[in-house]
Amino acid sequence: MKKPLIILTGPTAAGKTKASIRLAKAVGGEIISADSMQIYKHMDIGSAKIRPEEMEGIPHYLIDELEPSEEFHVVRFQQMAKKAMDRIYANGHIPIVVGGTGFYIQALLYDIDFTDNDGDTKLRRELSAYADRMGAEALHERLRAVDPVSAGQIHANNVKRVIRALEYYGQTGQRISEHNEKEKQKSPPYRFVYFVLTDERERLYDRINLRVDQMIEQGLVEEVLALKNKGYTSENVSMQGLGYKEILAYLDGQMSLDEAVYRIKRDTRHFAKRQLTWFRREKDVVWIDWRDCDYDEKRLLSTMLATIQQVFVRK
RNA sequence: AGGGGAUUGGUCAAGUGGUAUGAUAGGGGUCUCCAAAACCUUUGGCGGGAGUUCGAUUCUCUCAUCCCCUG
Repeated sequence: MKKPLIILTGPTAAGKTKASIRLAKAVGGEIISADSMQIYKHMDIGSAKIRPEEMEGIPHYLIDELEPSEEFHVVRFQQMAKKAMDRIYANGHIPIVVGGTGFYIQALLYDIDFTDNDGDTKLRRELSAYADRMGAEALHERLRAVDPVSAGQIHANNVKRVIRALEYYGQTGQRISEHNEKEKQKSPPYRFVYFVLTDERERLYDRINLRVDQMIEQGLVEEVLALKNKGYTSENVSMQGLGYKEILAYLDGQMSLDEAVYRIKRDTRHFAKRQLTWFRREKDVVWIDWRDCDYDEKRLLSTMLATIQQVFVRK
């Protein structure tokens, strides 16, 4: 029998965190964060991290686990999340994956195979240097020569992914397009419910704008300054997160605070839009719309519980 | 009240007597190792009316709105 898994995601500022606590309490769940920034210590305000007192005793995993100097990525997320799930199952509880990073959720839910990479980044650096020297088109031509399908799918300007496709071919001798095709056939090894919490776009954007202002009031600038003083720079992946890179640029005198705030708001709105695009494409999702619940938290919860019951009892 | 200037997509700007340009915001999309990343794509417009003209966003008049100066 497949093990149960609940996913609660949605665009940023949709209200996932609060809803997740209610849900966890109702079903006996423990929470795994699917978020590329909340994993970092010392990055609380800008990542909109849940505060300990807000957890109400619900155990949380993959929050405050890494130093900002460390690299975090899908593969690592997948490994850590699986470990956390094992622990939760051992506790006799249901894992609830909460967070807005759709790619991470996909990797976990479909148990995508990333094991082919041996961790050697030399080839990647070479390819990157080649792109710098010869141009994106030239790199794309190299991909076309070995994996025309991928070359057709990946735009030449998307150097990052062209590099990845070439790297995959270089390390495994196989085409990443074929690998991806195979992985896409997979069905999740869990009994799962995949909630996407959403709201009217305009409301969402209003909440984002408001939340950014609140972050500034709560001391985002001081938070970033502290990180800067610890020696973290824009080189660190953690410092490339929304809110961090802009404030860092402000602290470095590259832009005014107003400009930084403007950009954080705008880029966060863009981010939310992209998240929605991602989830729209994702199969097997259950949309939960605040409008349908009359913006009532209890109704939201009961809607989710009804779906969970249906899925978990039927199978 | 008189004089002057302005009015171009949601916003900011360019421009021309003959299919109106860009930035930005907004929309849609791609995504299987940096994903809060990277990349692709796209909807909107010449304030209203009249005149000159083959043809007006452009020239003229008028109305409206805004700004400046004088009183």
